[in-house]
Formats: sequence, structure tokens, C-alpha cells
Amino acid sequence: MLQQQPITGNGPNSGRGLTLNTHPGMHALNSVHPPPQHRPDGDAGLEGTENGHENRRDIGDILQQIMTITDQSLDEAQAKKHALNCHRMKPALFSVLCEIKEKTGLSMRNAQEEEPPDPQLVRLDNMLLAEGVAGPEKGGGAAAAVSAATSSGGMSPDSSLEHSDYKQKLSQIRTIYHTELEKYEQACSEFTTHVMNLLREQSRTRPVSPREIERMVAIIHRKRKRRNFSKQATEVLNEYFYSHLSNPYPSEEAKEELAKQCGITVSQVSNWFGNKRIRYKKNIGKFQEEANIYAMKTAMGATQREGSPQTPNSTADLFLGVPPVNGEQPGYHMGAQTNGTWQEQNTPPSPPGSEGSDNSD
DNA sequence: CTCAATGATTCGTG
DNA sequence: CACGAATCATTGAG
Repeated sequence: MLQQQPITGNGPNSGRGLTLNTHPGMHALNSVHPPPQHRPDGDAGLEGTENGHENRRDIGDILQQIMTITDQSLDEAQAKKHALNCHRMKPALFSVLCEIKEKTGLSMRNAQEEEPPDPQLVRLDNMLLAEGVAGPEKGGGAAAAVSAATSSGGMSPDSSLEHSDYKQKLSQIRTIYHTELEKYEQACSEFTTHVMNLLREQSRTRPVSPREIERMVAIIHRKRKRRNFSKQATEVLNEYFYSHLSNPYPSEEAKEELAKQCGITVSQVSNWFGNKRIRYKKNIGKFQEEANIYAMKTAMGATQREGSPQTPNSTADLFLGVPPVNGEQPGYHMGAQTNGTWQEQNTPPSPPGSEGSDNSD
């Protein structure tokens, strides 16, 4: 699923050689003089002419140490590690290393980090959406369309049986789909925290800047870019919003329900409501038409099924706190919510004659 | 291309 | 921590 390279390699440049868990060469470090920012022209030349031998010997030393590192006792190694950690130059060197690493690694990585949106995945997504699996739960829009399509061959008056059968199966699939999706998301976040812990832990002995950790998380966590929600999803959300206009703050439970219906996450629902509230409030006029449509829709839904099994108060507060505010012309109005709280907003005053007679069901 | 819509993120607050 | 507000970044229509 997530297509990122294994995290074993450090950061962006994965394949870079063995990552030593102890700094093998204090001498080496010392010989290279730790310039905090700029490097003096001398540069302790590795390609050096005069002390090249010395350096070579140092490198040999280092290699030797690396090779024999497994022979050391754990205590010994720990002690060395501690000693290194306490070295007064350590922070400076560490930051320099981080900087270098970032410069060398990120510059070229950034360029081609964009993943092409894998057409196969897109197709799959579209299919799920069209099939009504990833969409909203209600037996409306997509499901109806699909059922019409599937039963088009033997479309007969008694196709209701087929329909219920189909719906049942669909909801079954949907349940599984959402369960798996949830599992995936959970695993993803677990994985993320795991990686973060790992990197944090390693950052004590290895140049891993916080920024790098951040990037790593971003990589894991990157979903496909932003996608607008499906038509049905926004419909569900809008329905809820406008039928709870007097208090458009869904409870955690309601959010979960909506999320499931829309095939999005709870935080996305929260985002949506946050955006919706602020944008609605900012320019009520712009939303009047929409409000009319949904008010009408829910009202119709309420009157149509009188004794049907529905949550009793789903459309209840449509009619609460709807003082017939006079001519709310489409314009910039801030309602009477003075004290921060969402003072009951006006539902649209009797719609002149414009109704969206779009019955989705 | 522009531009409005819109989902996500960030920051300040109570 | 949830919310409001401002803002960013992407999308899709024209």
C-alpha cells in the first residue's frame, strides 16, 4: 500500500552504507576539525598530499574498529557510546552532520518525489465509488444507479427481491471494506509512531535531524493528494448540516456515523463542519439556495415517512429557533451570533419559488 | 490561463 | 482539546 522505501536506510538516501551505531573514530573526527559552518580552505584534505598517509592510516584504524566492533563487550561499547555522547564537541558535530546530510540527500530527492497517480489505483477507486462501496451508506444515489444497471437485463416489476438481495450484499461488502479501511488506517498510524520512535531513538547516536523525522512521517502519511469528496458524501454532510442548522456541531458519535456514511475519516468530517460553519456564517446569502434545497429535502423526507423507522429527532430542530427573520437578502450578513456561540441561525425564509426539485432517491 | 470552490493546516483562545 | 479564523494548496470549471 504505502509505497515508500524501507525505513531501514536512514532517511532520504537509503542505500547509504552501513550505519554505525557507535562513532568509530574520535581521532578521525578530530582530525577533520569541526568547523561549525564554513569550512576553511585547508579542509584537512582527505585527498591531501602530505598527510594523506596519516589519513589513510586513520581510515584503516576506523575500518579495523568497525570490523572488530562485534568483539567488544556490550558494556565496553556502551561505555564508549556514553563517552562519545558526552564529548563536548558532540552537539556541534552532530548538527554539522545533519546539515551536510540534508544538503546532499534532500536536494536531489525532492525533485522526483512526486509519484504519478498510478492509473490502476485510480481505476480501483473509481470502481469502488461507482459500485457504492466507498460512497455513502444510504441506499440512494450510487446504489440505486448500480442496481438499475445490473438489473437492466432482467428488469421486471418484481426486481425488488433482487434489489434487496443486492442491497444486502452491498452493505456486507461495504462493512468489510470499511472495517479493512479502518484497520489499515490504524496500522498506518501505528507504523508511523513506530518509525518516529525508532528515528528519535537513533537520533541520539546518528545524525537524524528532527526535520528528517518530520519528512519521514510526511512520506508515510502522505495520502493521495487532495480529492474533493464525492457528490453523495457532500450531500450527506450538507443534509446533516442544514437539518441541524441551529446547532451544527455533530457529536463524536454523529461524526463517526457521518464518516462511515461518506467513506471519509472522522477528522475529515470535523474539517468539513469547521469549514462549513465558518463559510456559511461568513456569507449566508451565498448559501441560501443550498439551504433551501436541503431544508426542503429533509422536510419532505420527514413528512413523507410518518411512521417509518427513523431516528425520531433527525430532522427535529429544523423548526427550532427559526424566527421568521425578515428579508434576509442575499448579502453579507452576520446573524445575531454575538457571543461566539452559534446563535440559532435563520433557516431560509420561505423560499420564493425556487426549489431544487432534485430528488436523489 | 484565471478564479472560485474546497479540503487541509496552522494558530490563537477559552 | 474543540472551535473559530486565517491561510495554504489543490481542484475543476470557464
